[in-house]
Amino acid sequence: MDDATALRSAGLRVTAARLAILDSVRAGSHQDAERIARGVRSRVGHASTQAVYDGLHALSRAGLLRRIEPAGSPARYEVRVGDNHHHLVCRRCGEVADVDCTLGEIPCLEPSSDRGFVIDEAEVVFWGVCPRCQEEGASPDERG
Amino acid sequence: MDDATALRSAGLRVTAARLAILDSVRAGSHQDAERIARGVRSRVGHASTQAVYDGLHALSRAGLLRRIEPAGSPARYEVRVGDNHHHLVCRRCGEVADVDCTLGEIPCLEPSSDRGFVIDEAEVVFWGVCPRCQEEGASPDERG
DNA sequence: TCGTTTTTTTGAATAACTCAAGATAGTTTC
DNA sequence: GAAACTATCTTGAGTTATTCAAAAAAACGA
Repeated sequence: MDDATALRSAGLRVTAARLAILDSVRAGSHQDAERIARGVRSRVGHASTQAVYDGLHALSRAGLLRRIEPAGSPARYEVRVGDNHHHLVCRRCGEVADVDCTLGEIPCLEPSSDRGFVIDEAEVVFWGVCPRCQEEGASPDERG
Repeated sequence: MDDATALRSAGLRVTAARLAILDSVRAGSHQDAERIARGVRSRVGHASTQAVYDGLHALSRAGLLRRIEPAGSPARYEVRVGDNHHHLVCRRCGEVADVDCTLGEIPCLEPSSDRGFVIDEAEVVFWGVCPRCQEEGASPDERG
């Protein structure tokens, strides 16, 4: 299914801005709204920041994009939706990488007690330091 | 160990504001900075917002408080530190509840691939709807 | 092609913090 | 206990990421 069809079947209109958003998000990795806006502009010439925010909301609501918000960084978006994957986040530079879930199908979806909550999602974030920052951290002139 | 001693052994000075912060955080459940500031003021009469932010940072850095930032709500703080517990977050009202980790000691700390990251923490958030919001959602006049 | 409804633009507003400089007050030292 | 040192607090401004609102423009079904 192409993007236009996906938009339509989600009840959304097909606009240049939204196609460009999907395209931009797909081209990068866990980008934030500003970076996506730049990608959109490079594709369609002009788009207001607000249109990008609105589009990102609409597409997330429709399930065409997934929004993640790691502590300390602005919201980021990805096209990989519907599977149960999690994220590695670098404490130093904020870089985000995907990881499949370790534990089978609907894994972490079983807390020891749900305290009466009706749970629909288990979100897992692995915090650490990415390979690049490890190298930089090892060089003397970067040390605090 | 009382709070004053804990502060001192963390290399921090003992001030009325910081004692009040610890006290306030302990008294509530996963409160945000503004709510904590109110608690502090009710205890010591006056404290600037900035002093509360600074105190919360210092205490978190020192390991006396834990900071969590669920997507969509401001940072929240708790005194339960050092154990490996996770959180239930209500999608509707933002309420946060603690849950012990399901899977043993250092549980989810094993992603299927670490992609070269050096991981120090696995954060798990269970998203759902809290008991109170379930009731409200069930009543006709709340329905959308 | 018309009309309806969604989307986009423009411009302002907000929440939640952060930054900076000087005043104040813990703590250590004598 | 007083002085000195430096962490903490106050005050006030600044920032980032995002939301709100109203009018203009563009999709799409009829």
